[in-house]
Amino acid sequence: MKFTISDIAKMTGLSKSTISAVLNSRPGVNAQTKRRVLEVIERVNYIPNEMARGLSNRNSATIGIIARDVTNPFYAKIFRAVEKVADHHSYSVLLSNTDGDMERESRLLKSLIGKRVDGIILDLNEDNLESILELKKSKIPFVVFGTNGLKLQADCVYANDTKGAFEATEYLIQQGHRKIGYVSGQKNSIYSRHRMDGIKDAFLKHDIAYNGTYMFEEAKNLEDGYQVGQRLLQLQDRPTAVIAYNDLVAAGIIKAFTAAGRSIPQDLSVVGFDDIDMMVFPLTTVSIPVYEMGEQAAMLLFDRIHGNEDKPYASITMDTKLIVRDSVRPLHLQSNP
Amino acid sequence: MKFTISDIAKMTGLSKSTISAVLNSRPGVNAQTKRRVLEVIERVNYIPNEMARGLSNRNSATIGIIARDVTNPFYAKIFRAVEKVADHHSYSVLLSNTDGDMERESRLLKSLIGKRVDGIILDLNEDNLESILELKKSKIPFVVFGTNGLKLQADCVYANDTKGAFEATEYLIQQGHRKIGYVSGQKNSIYSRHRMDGIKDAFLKHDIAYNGTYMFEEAKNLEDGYQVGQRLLQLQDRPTAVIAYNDLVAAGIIKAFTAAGRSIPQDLSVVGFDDIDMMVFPLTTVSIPVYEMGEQAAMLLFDRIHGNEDKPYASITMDTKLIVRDSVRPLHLQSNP
DNA sequence: TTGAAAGCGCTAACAA
DNA sequence: TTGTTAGCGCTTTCAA
Repeated sequence: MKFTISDIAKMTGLSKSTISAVLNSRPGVNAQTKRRVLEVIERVNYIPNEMARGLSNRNSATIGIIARDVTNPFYAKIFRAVEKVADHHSYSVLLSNTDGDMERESRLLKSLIGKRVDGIILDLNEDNLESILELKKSKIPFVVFGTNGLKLQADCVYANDTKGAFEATEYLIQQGHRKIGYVSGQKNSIYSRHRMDGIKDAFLKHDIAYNGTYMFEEAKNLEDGYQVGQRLLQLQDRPTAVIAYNDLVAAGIIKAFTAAGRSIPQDLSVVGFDDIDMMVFPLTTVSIPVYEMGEQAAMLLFDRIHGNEDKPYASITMDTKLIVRDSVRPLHLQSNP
Repeated sequence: MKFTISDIAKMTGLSKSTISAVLNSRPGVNAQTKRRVLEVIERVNYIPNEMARGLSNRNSATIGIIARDVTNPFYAKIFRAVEKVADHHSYSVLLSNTDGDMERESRLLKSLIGKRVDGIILDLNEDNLESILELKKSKIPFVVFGTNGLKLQADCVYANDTKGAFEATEYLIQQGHRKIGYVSGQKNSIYSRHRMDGIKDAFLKHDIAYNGTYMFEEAKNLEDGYQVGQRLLQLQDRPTAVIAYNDLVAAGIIKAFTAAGRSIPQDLSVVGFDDIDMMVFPLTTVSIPVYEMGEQAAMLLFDRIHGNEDKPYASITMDTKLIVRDSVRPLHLQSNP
């Protein structure tokens, strides 16, 4: 904070450019002088101003990540994955949470652009096209999370949610369930929409009618799930099984049932999404390789940052996996499914 | 990315300083010209370069937070709290995780100083004094998390861990437990040490001998807890109750017991710390007002950033609260404790 | 091998 | 009310 490159120049009797050269370990500096400079730097504890450096270099050595809520282990894991590869490139990362609010999304994005971050990883509302367009205009490399970005002309990585939901639904059907509900996430969540698609696909294939009274909306966290659980408890005609938008929502439902003296899966079968590891309840869930997704996204991003500006856009799909534990009750035994 | 303030100046036929004046809504600009400028800015989608602005202003409009692991809801909540007040001041926040590694702590701190962040909130190893000293020299405002920073001459906010642990231990004793274990966190975690202190205090008061074989170390997350759980299962002389460093560790222990066909609290009583809300198991735990702690830390920090540089250091203690649920088994009924 | 000077995009006196 | 100018702390030609 106190010293500048000029100070170091004066103290060593050299010029700024020489100091700069040793700071950036450029060749062509006498070993002697180099040592001298380094020594002074060390002694006075000089740390170069990255803002000045960035202004000159037109790079900030930081990337931004816009997520919905780090409080959800899903996003926390992504963050850690991104941080790991960022760290590897000596980058810092700015984190912003939107809670799915579009207005915040735009605002935070603008802020990141203002900061001239070198890249952005984002998980936006499906229909926040305006922000994406603004981002494109800014020429800042970015990768879109959890949605197919090809139509946006962008790199993207996402899980095969539709397939995952399809498999989960088929599993429920195999276990004898017909009255199957879905507790969806936020309206503009593309994940949630894809999961709903998968469920409907399975319904179609197995001739099950879609029943709107089994469907719940706008549940993204534990509290929301708890409320849905309470509503489920009130229901006259209750689904026998429910697929929750994510594990947190599932946990909320389970909590509500437990609190009411009911138990899972005796009174309701529940399937989650994400397979977050801090779930102690033996929840059957669709596992998503979230850490790997974060890594992939970050790698894609740094690929763009260093180098190929005009490489064709990549679209990475990760497969999900149904983890069968103990939250689904078999409704009947059947010999030939 | 494309336009600079000079571009806007040219396009409007005005000077840079006038543009700057309207950008910073400084008074003394003709309403007419102001409108004209704003219009052009809007039209070409000009977003000022915050690095240049920061270089000139010697501020970055960003703060940094150094935590152990956002994957732990404890830190995630803190982050959200800090983010909220930062956002309120139009600040962004850089997040770095250390996993408790001192070398990383120093490195990340240096990086934040290099970026000239306007303030830092940190949760470091108890004995990483070197980093704190370096930070002090940098003159960047900071607040220390979870430890008493008065001896460091710094603002700090922390929970009364010792008291919390004391109460938890006394509760166990009241329930008839005598063989009480502690699964501690990382060696350099001041929280963990304080919790141990509280436990020992209770032991002293109630004449219970400290038994090293009931003590476990270096457990910070669910996996660690799981392993401790497995070791507990092997133990010949097992404690009847265990206090876990945090809820994640408690969850791991519970998971291990459940996996082995044992159950909580029948086979082991468990008390956690933090009261993270995504715990569906009815865990008795010491609740910590973590969100409030984050808010307080952030408010302290912004207080320093804007204004009083030489206000006396504040030390904010938050009280914990034992939340009794259903993970402790009463060993006997006693009329007079 | 080192230094001088211009420039990165903005702010802030001071002048006009 | 607006413009001129110097400067923030660094990098980077180009000369020496």
